[in-house]
Amino acid sequence: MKKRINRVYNKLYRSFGRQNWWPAKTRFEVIVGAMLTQNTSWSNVEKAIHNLRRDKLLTLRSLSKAQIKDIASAIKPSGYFNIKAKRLKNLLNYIKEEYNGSLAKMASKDTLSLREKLLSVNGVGPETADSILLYAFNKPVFVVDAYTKRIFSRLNIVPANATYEEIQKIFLNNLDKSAPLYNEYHALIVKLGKDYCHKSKPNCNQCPVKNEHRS
DNA sequence: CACCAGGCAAGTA
DNA sequence: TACTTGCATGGT
Repeated sequence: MKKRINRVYNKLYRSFGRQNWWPAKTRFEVIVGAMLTQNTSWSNVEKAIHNLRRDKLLTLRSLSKAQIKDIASAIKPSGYFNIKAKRLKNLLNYIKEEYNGSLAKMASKDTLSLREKLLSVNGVGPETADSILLYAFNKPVFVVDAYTKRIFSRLNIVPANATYEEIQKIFLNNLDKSAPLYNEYHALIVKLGKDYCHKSKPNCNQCPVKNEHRS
């Protein structure tokens, strides 16, 4: 198991190279992007981020002061704009209440308690919380997404019915505890998923890890 | 035209 | 506990 998980990583890295995630300039932009990319293509998130920057809303202070309707209007291209505007507000309110609006203060807290509190915010689920922890705060947590589940269950490395936490544990237990490694691995999985492991291509015949398939 | 995208919460049985 | 549904735009 440990060998296979590391072998898949090496194959992906050799095929695709460094992905240089997260594609954002500041810690705050990572957090906003993590919320906006929920069930949404990154190209649409980029349009929304562009609008936020245009409207001078791409800072913690300005977005905290903004009205929901103005946020919703700016992030329209990312889809689900009404609910995402509320979710962003929920998270910003939480950061204000809990850390006095300081991301530096937030970054100094320990990973587990941060994760637990992020999950208590309405609109922040496990993948969004872990993406924020890993890509905004450089904490060593492994991010699991739909591609991870699809690809690694096809490889018979995780059970098809495994929960988020179960899948995450498999990666944490079989890789060195390293934020840069988790950063790169998740990014490579998304690259593989986008290019080859679409829902309608269940066999993934051209993909760089096809010879890892069992059965 | 159909299907999908770096989810999550709320509702139902 | 285990499904199902709403949320919504833009690319292929």
